[in-house]
Amino acid sequence: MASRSKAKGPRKPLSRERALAAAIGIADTEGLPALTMRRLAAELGVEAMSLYHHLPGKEGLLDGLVETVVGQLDSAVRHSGSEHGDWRTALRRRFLAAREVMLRHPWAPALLTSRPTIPAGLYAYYDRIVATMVDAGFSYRLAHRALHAFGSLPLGFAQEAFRPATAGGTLDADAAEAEFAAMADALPHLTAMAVAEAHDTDDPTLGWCDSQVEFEFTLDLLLDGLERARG
Amino acid sequence: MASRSKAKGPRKPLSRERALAAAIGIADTEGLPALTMRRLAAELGVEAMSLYHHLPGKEGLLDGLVETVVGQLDSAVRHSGSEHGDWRTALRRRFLAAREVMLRHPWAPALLTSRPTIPAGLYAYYDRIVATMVDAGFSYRLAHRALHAFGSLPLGFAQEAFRPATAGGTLDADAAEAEFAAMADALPHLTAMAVAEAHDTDDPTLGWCDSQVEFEFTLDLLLDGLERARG
DNA sequence: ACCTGAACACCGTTCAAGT
DNA sequence: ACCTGAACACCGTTCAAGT
Repeated sequence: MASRSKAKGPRKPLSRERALAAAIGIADTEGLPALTMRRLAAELGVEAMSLYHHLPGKEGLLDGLVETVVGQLDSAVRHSGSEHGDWRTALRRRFLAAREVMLRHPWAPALLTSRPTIPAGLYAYYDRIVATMVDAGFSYRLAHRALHAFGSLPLGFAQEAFRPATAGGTLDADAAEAEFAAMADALPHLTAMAVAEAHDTDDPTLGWCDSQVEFEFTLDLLLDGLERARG
Repeated sequence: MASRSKAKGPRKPLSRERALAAAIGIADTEGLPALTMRRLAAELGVEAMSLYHHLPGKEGLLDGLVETVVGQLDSAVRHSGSEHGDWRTALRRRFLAAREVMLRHPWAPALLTSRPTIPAGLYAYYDRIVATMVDAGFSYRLAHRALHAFGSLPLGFAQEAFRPATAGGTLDADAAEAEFAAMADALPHLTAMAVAEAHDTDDPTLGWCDSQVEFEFTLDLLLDGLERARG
């Protein structure tokens, strides 16, 4: 905590790498919407227009972010030793390693799925996944369909189309009771499911999804099915 | 083509319904980024600020869009007769009906996955899915995990983390040849996969994914796995 | 070469004023 | 009650000018 970025005087020269690192820092701590060109420039102690000498505009900045994340995907896989073992454990390790990268960068899934173009490094990443399957006896057709079936799992996250509301702020006990009763009436099966799953916690409406468990369940369900289809 | 919206004179009074219908029209034809408050107002022959009397701002407009789409999800399912048959065919019909809604509104997947809050109607939709499974003998735990495994399939779309580049504009034959050779060198398995899959078309780099086929393959893979897990 | 200030063309939105 | 014009606080970005 010696010298913050607001300090006067000559600073380390701006560069694409410094800009990207600062951008990732902002996205990690404040979320993607907070990442504006002006905000990033201020973080670097510089004027917004200076960024254009190192990055081709906002789109180029976002491209740089996904490029960086894909790079982390690769190195995370290398540290997981995913190249050893059969195809199932190799892919399993790879996808779980990717998941840890996404946990560090909560903004990455939304960014990866919204970008108009695919970063070059991602092709190489998928090429290795196909290699793992083909080496294990998969046909190219089945490997291709497996890629589609995996969806975003190779990138370390699962589509979360339905995440329970968590009801915003904290309700007092009576209000929570009333809301639960109304929900049980309108949504009998969802409430029964929540109750059945919340065996070990006292709040049935909160935190009843363990995304690590769900991620692995989905992954194993797909891997089992592909193993069977592989023949 | 008698009277376009630019016509002068007294117009049908503005309403939330008219605004939402016009907004969906803009999103369908020009994409979600084209949907601005000013653009929507112009489409309705009105000033931007008039919209605020019928919609609580831009966020409220987007909420209205997802609410409308979820309503279409529901009615599409009703027309598909998904309530008959065993749980597998019931869910299969339901998800395929949902897919047709998404094909009509290409912007909907991105919007549904980016909204901060879940529309109320979606809970009822998922409640019926859980009901179908529980009635077929699923435990609540397995039904819960099935929901996660399905991902966005109940909403009628699949995560497309990896869609081949389609290489932008049209290349001449020599350039395409050179690019293909470079790709075969760097990405041997992906190119081999593309070649193997492109048996009936002459362009191996374009249109080799049939999303209907992939959607159904993924769906059946999951349904088969869940059938087995149901016991 | 790298950085800057002022300005432009957009956003969503507030507010006082019209009818 | 419904609609409007002007204005505000933001965006990303262009451009001529500084060093």
